[in-house]
Amino acid sequence: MNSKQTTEEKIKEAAKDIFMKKGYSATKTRDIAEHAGINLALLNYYFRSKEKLFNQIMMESMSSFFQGMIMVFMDKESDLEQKFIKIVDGYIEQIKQQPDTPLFILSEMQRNPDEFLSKMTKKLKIQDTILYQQLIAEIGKEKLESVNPIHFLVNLMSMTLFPFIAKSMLEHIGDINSQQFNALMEERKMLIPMWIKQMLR
Amino acid sequence: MNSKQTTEEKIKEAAKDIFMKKGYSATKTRDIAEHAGINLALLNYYFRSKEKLFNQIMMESMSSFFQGMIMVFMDKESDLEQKFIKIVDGYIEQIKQQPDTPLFILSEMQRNPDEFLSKMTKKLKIQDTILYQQLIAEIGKEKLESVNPIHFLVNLMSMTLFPFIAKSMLEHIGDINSQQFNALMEERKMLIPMWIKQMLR
DNA sequence: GTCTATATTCTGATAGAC
DNA sequence: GTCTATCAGAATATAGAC
Repeated sequence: MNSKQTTEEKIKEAAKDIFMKKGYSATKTRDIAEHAGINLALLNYYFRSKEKLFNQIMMESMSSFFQGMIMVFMDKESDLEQKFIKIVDGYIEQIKQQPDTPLFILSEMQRNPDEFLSKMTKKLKIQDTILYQQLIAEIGKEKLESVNPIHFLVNLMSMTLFPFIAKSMLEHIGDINSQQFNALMEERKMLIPMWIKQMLR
Repeated sequence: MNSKQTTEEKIKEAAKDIFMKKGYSATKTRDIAEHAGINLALLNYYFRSKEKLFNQIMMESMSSFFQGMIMVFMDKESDLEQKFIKIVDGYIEQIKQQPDTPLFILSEMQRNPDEFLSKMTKKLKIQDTILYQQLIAEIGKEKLESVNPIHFLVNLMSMTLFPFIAKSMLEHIGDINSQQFNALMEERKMLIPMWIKQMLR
């Protein structure tokens, strides 16, 4: 199964693992080569440079990270509650497989804001989404005038993503292990949409 | 005013700025020296090494980050709602001055989990705090059996800290500038405690 | 395509003059 | 205390054989 991978795939997989864990600067190309079970020269043969390899992985990570979100945000069939559930469930399920993704993306964005932000999120303005329209339609008139609807979407993302970002800290101060952490996140799949609905009332 | 600083203070301030923005590995000692307006050799004269300088700054950042929190968590005078307000208000006010702090601390923890986690948070187990006791006292019996109280504290931290961590992304997709972002965070000082209270009911 | 050996650049740290 | 010049090691990238 591992042997079915092409060399290029092996390098990319190793690179992804290490870049995600340590970030761009702390990652050594020698480390990647070693973990991929190949020689350092081969890495440059396939990807020309560390930075090009990184950019490829970064772009793919951001794509899969935003892709799902955009589709749900723009879906015309589902109602507001269904969208909440899809977003929370989708992210938790996806990130459980790669828990380092959110911190990785946000850290590297911070390191080099222009590079990535402009490329990926130019298309997505919250205010232009179906989700946003459905949201303001749902909120009561009086509440709409006193509270910016953005807050609720920020809450949705915060409660879903932050636990992964602070995972190691939470496990320490909450005195739980990795398994218990995952169980908590599993519970949150139902809880977060419920809490958000509650806030809108 | 800038000239009243000692050389040591100038180096530390420059180091803090750059470490916070770029993290340990992406920071060059030459960069720090330049921003401090001194020579590279002088940095080593005062701090011996990049790592020692970093550790000093990291420790101070974590102290001021957790210090306030621990005190509120253990305060016997205030009730639950007052604690919520103090925590949210305190953090937002503090981090508005240094918006990079949360992402910096969480990134570097990820980079080197043992180094910092064990030192700083060993004392603080959530379940041993007054806040936690007050929380389970407040939650209805039926709810207490179905929902782990940790969730509410996770929500409190998530809604408070995550916006700063995702600041640049939020400003992009929310189509707002830095000033508007701060205004939103100002609003959240009142909103977050209210939302949490609502969840407990 | 893959490797070994090597060139090149970068970066943290020190020696030594002032 | 502060600087210039320099070293030593690390890390990226390439040359060239197989």
